[in-house]
Amino acid sequence: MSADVAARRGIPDASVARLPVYLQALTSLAERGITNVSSEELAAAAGVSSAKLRKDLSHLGSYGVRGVGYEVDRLAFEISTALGLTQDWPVAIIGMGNLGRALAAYSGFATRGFNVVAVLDHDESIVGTVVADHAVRPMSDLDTLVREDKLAIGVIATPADSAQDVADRLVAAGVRSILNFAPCVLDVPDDVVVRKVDMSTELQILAFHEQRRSGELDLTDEEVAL
Amino acid sequence: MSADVAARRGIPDASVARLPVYLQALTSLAERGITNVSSEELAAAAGVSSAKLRKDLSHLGSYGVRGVGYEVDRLAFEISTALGLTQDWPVAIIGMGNLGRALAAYSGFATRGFNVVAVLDHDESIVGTVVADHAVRPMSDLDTLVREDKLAIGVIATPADSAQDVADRLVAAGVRSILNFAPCVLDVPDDVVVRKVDMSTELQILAFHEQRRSGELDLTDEEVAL
DNA sequence: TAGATTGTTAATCGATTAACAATC
DNA sequence: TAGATTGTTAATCGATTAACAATC
Repeated sequence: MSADVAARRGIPDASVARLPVYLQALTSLAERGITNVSSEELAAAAGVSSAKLRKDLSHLGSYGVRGVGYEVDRLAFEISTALGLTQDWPVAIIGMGNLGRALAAYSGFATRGFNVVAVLDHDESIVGTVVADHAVRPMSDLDTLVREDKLAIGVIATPADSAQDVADRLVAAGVRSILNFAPCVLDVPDDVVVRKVDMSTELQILAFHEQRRSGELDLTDEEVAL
Repeated sequence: MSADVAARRGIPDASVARLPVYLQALTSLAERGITNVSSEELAAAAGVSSAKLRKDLSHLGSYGVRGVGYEVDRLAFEISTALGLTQDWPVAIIGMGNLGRALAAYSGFATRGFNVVAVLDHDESIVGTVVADHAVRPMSDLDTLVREDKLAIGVIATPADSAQDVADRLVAAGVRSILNFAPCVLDVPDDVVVRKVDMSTELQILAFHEQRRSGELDLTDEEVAL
């Protein structure tokens, strides 16, 4: 089986989720003028073990040289290709509250191969105002965006109680990839991929660890004995 | 072993990461006036299987009634307790760019047991200006915040190239929990917990699936045969 | 060649799932 | 009691790790 086919069918989810981190590390190395790197060094920069890194990369193909390591640019290119970043992906941001406006102004999209083609809001009093060089468009423009701009990814930055409605409209318009910033679970068809970014969830996970930290200081004897 | 001890030592990471989602679903049910729920119903609302839900909850203790289900308020309280959300956690946000200002204005912190005690920036021309009712403070205030406000969690909202420096200062001041919004890997001591929120990473994972989707449409015969 | 490091194998570990005994 | 649903067990599945043969 060619590497291309391997990439297309079975890269494990856990590996796919780490590829962007490797790409980040490689970009950072390239900026510092480093042209070659070993799995040990790259793994350290990415915060994983070298065995895990090599295993992950083995799913893409064989782009290293035994006894030498990896060429930074080459590996970055191969990971970009595997992730589908050789093309630009048209993105729309829905919900122009604080978060939506911050996302619209975020320069990190463009530099990573994502192109914000539109920002939208269902509030008529916001539609038409300008946010980060984009005139805010009405929700009814979604069909047009999918048809004319090949909109592929919808970013939901609305409050939780409108997120499901927005997701339904995105799906109806033909969008199959959704990034959800609203703190709620979305119900979508099987062929739609949803990724969730939720700072409350992350903070709560940190709280768990903080609390466990203080809890460990006063274990009873009985508990320690276990 | 008592449930309390079980909770304190061994809840699997994967389970901990899902508890906030269950809490979200329970809160939503409670708002709709629902007082009792089965594992099947709650699992559906949280987007997981009922077996997984029951397994996760079993790590906290036994708070359901066989043949009946769970009391919504009770279960929400038990999960909150397990996560350490019965107390308020003091949080500081560092970096007052677009994202930092959006986070500072985000109301979701307070409603979920997190208290933004300060916002900071290293840029002297920003220090002293007011963001979401907080006067922006200098980085040198970190020690004071840890001592006087019991600051426990630092949120990094700076560009990638200053994130490591900010992390070092947080750690030096005694902060052991960090939420990193900068697109980079942080190097911290073993006892410091870092969670990362990275929209670029999430978009890249979506891009992978989008690309695979279109790739599947034109598999060659040889590839299909595999 | 000698030294270094990849790519892969096999073993281990942890998470998920299905099934059902316990029990309300 | 009969029906329903939890909490737990055991089997399966997938991910991680260590070790090393392949090879530059």
